[in-house]
Amino acid sequence: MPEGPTILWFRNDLRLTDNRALYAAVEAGGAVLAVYVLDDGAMGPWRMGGASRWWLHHSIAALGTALEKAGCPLLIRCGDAVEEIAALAAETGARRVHCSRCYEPWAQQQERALHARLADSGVGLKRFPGALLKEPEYLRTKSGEPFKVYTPFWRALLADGAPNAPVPAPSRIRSMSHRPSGLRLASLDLLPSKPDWSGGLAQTWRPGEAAALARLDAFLMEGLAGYASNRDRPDLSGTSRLSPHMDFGELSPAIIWHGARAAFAGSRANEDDLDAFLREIGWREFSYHLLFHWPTLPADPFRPEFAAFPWTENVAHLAAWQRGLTGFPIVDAGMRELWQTGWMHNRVRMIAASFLVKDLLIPWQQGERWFWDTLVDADLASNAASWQWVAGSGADAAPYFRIFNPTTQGAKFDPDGAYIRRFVPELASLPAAFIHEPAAAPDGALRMAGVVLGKTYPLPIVDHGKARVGALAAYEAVKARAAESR
DNA sequence: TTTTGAGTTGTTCGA
DNA sequence: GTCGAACAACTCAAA
Repeated sequence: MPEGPTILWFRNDLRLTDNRALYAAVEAGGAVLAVYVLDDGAMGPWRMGGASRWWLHHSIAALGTALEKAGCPLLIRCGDAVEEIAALAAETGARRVHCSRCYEPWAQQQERALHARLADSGVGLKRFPGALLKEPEYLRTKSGEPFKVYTPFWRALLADGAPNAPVPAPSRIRSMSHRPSGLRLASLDLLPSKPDWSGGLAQTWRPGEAAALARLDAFLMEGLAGYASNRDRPDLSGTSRLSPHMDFGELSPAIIWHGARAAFAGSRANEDDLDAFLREIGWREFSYHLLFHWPTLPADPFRPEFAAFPWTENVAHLAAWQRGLTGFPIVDAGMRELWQTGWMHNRVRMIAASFLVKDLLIPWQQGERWFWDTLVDADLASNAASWQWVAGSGADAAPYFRIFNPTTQGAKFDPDGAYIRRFVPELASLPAAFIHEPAAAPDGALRMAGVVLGKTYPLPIVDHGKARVGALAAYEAVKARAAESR
């Protein structure tokens, strides 16, 4: 009797290059059954949002094409992944299942459940690293604890030596001769239809591994030099825009790491540029480290005294923020960029997040949820850790009294207002001197630009100066709670 | 055990 | 306009 296939269970590792689970499956010699299972039920409250589902559709399509070309078509299923994989193993007589490790609490639960389920029938589950530079349980402080501060974490990672070199994509993958039945991609219903709001996403992005590798190459050629300063400029294309590709595992961080170091030799980039870029990869690593060791990170404040913070419920303010109608141009530009393209520049994310939490006093979890539903790069670890960082409740968070001034930040990082003009077209004709604070523009300038405050563009929904004082006052409750618990 | 240095990304005020 | 200090005090990580 011929040996059964190795089932390759694709998850957030939609790539052929540097996919150790796939590499090992091919090395094992027998046939491979490549499977993707859409399992909304497993994710609980963190079911994938609309923008991410759009990306997932196209990323699976690209993966399917690449696998087909290598001789091993992708089987698509929908439902409980543990049950689906176990059923496929039974049906095909598979000897083992390979997958890449995932670190979300629900995904770890899935791995435990599948391991137990398969063990009953003597099938092994082999999990492979690849989503991170180093496994999250690996790096520890000298006293054996997980890190809570970024800089020592990153120094420890660097001191540990280079991450493993990527493994190549297999050129041929032996498929089964008689494959079980699967679903058509379209039947997963991942794309928006009524209405189809995905036009802006399609104009902005090319999901899939091949496009991801091309984007990485283009960034390393054109964007690495000057990255240290340009990455803060939403009006330039200063960031790598690799985050959604990483989110779906179209690229591994090891590919990026080794690619960046190789490109650096003989490029115009300086050490600061390379360090700044790799540190951003480091923040993703740190977020996963935190989520792994503190699984309640997406829901509860990391610093428990923040439970005492007097948050506000304000549906109108939340809606104005979500729709980019706060009257603060840099915030509105960011929120509209998010809505249109499924992505927001990192600097603007900080400004918009700070505004929600500190000017509107709306709980960070509501911002986290909105980003989850609208970002193509929605990542449980990074999203949760970053919102908590902005809110001041997180590990290694900004001091609470650091409250971004949206007007000052806009003028500093979008000096000519080009970013605002692009995403807030009703302000496009305002001179740069007034575009960051239309309410302070002279009547004549507003008239010339066709801006009628309160009509064509909203008046500021709060007074930032007063909001700042209010936020600092609200923070007193946190300090009181902290003092109480000492 | 105790001590010490340090900690992503800012703002405001006053000289 | 530019510069330095104040804003809080705490906790982490390592020696």
